Amino acid sequence: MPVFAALGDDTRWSILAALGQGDASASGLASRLPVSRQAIAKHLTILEEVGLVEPLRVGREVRYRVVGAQLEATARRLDELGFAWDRRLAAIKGIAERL
Amino acid sequence: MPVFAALGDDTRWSILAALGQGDASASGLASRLPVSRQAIAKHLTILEEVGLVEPLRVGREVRYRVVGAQLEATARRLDELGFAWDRRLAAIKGIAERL
DNA sequence: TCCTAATGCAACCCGCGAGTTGCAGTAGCG
DNA sequence: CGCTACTGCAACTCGCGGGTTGCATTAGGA
Repeated sequence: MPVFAALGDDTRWSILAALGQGDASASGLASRLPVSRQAIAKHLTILEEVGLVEPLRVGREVRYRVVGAQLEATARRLDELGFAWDRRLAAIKGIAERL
Repeated sequence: MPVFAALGDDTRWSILAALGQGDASASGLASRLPVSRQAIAKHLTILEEVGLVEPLRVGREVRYRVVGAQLEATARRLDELGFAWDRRLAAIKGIAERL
């Protein structure tokens, strides 16, 4: 699940939060965050690979935008998984009580 | 978000999947997975710290159980976040179109 | 068209996390 | 009550990921 690995880093959350207040380029983000532009560029590549962010060229810069749909899709998968586990646990508990 | 860091590792997913088929101890998991017992113990500690798993002593062994509720809670937070981002993007787009 | 500012690429450092081995301790089962 | 098996702790290796610096390149704006 590479999307969780992507969400596991604090710096990437900072980037996502910054992008949540409006699209921005790597350079723009670097001026607001305490890391270099290249580090941010790497993070943006990772975020793009898992679909959490998408690039769009504006003039001579590359702006990035958060893709909320990807977060929702991930949330849905997590929820189903948790639900399935709960059902299974309930089933096991039921079987145990029946013995 | 330490819970995402916890979910970012493949081995931990293997452990969660194995636990999904019934509670098990570190030793029991080690016999099924291609890693040592100590490695699994470390992973179980991490999973326990973020509330994805809970220990319960059974005889002389410590069995672990998946906590589905934690997954659902995480899913809910993710979903709200994605939703908020979508709303914000829609608002920004609306403002831009109005100019 | 020129010059600036933005991106892209490459090499490098470093710390942390995943994994291993070894050993000590301890709690139950028989 | 003794032995076995399971857990806990410690030390160590190693590869990867996050971060940096430096340079080349290129695309626009004035």
